[in-house]
Amino acid sequence: MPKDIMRDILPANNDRIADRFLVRSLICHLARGAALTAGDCEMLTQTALECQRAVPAHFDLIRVGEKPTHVKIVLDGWAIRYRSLSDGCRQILAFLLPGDVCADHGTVLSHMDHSVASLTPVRYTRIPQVRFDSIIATSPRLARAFRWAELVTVSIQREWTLNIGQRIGTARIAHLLYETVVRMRSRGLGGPGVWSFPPRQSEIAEAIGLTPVHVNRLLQQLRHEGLIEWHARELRVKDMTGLKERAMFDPAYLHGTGEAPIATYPFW
Amino acid sequence: MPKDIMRDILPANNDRIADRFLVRSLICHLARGAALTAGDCEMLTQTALECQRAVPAHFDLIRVGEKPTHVKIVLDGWAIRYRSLSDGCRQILAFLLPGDVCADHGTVLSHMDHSVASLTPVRYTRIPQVRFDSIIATSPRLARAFRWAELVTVSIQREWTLNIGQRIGTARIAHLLYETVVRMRSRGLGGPGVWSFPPRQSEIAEAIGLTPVHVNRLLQQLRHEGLIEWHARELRVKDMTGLKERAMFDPAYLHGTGEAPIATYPFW
DNA sequence: CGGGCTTTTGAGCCAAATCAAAAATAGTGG
DNA sequence: CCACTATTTTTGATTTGGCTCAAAAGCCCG
Repeated sequence: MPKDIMRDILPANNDRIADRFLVRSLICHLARGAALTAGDCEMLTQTALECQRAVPAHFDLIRVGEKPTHVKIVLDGWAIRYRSLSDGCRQILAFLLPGDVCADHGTVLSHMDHSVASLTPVRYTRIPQVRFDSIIATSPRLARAFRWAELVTVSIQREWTLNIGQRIGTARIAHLLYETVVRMRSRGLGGPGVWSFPPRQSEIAEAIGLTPVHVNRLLQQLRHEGLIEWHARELRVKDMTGLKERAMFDPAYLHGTGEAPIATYPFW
Repeated sequence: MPKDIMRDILPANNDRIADRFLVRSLICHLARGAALTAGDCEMLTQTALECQRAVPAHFDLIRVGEKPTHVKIVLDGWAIRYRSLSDGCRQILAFLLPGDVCADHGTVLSHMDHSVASLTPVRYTRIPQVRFDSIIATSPRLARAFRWAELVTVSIQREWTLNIGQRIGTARIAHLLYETVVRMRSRGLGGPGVWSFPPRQSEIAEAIGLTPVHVNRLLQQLRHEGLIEWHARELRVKDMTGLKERAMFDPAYLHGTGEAPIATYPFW
């Protein structure tokens, strides 16, 4: 949304600013993993914008079984990582926000073991593996930042296993909401108190291993407790502390993503 | 067990053979990820044996929060990766078999986001990070193999999320058993049809997000269906195909670990 | 303003949890 | 090698969180 506004209110020759806005979440996210230089950001921004793509909502960016050839990174919009059972049941394994790397298996694995689909219209960058490798080889800081991002992703995956395996319904939903909000905040998205939240209740259900009907009732509980409000794809957290407690949330697993957003971004 | 037998029946100066036996599962596992040379195996074996350690059962090898300084690899015995909730509930995130790398966060993360504990008495190797880095730098094949092993571990973590989130009780247990048996087979451990299986029912429960009592009843179901037998820490799979179907098991996510064991190991 | 989603509500049911105790096993020390 | 504990497994009875099925109410958008 912000970038569209900028595109509209700025004269055409200021597209460069809108472009930079598009990679903001990515830089913002990576900057937590390593101290990037101006040159690092420049190189990455350049490549990301050059390799830009766009897809509508509910479109597969990566399909299970296919050979990985590009590193794909969400720039704008939401996507999901998922895997399905032979009986059709789908588990959403992660919500991918702007700045999230879809997959970087490199050339080590011969096929993808999961799929990635857009939840909203998505703009992403699709960097050829060799080009990505050369960026990594050029900048040890970017290498470290991407490695950090990958390790955080895996840590989150483990937390989801814990979430689904051990937390009861309300805590499970609360945890998903709180984690997502924290991740958005750390990238300078939305807030304070209000965030765009495109998933349907049925998608929440697929993410936490419950049925849509039950998710609906649990959300009502959280609403009646005065913790959240949620209308028109917009999540309003009325009591961050309460939600955090309800979720039994411990930010350590996010490795720094949990803290407040970096106030001044490296290069604007 | 085999290695102890070997230690007993072989003259003392044949320790070298027993030692090699100790790293067999590791080499066997890594060899699936890349074509290792004799030199690779030699270097890794050397280092692994040199940095060898042993701990009794129920001992923490890695504790959440501590700074990672070594790459630890299970050589013999079983361990678990786990994370706990503030209310004390523990989720077992993985069963670590001989050949499994406990964690290789390198120096990118400042603290561990999970713990690893032995389930049985465990022999492991504890390679200092710098030494590990130099091995990786020396052999691109070992680098690739370790990277492969890491990606498979992550893929398994995702499958566990799917397992707990979407499969019903019996399928959930069946999947855990089948996956574990396949992983053991691929490392030349146990079989055919019988495997050492040290976890208690309560630990199975902690791994799949059910209560011990319910796990007990589900196991009885699988037994009465003639799929498995399980006595005295020994799992006997009576109907591999049946168990696989019950589990809705698709080996793709194991990236080759699912196939039969490599018949002739690289260097014995 | 009518037709597809999505959310909400209701009623009945079932898988899994809880609580509690007995039976079986595995250790441990004498 | 056996008695004595402690742990683990098993069984039973009861409760409950979450599922299923089904339909109504809102929404969104052309």
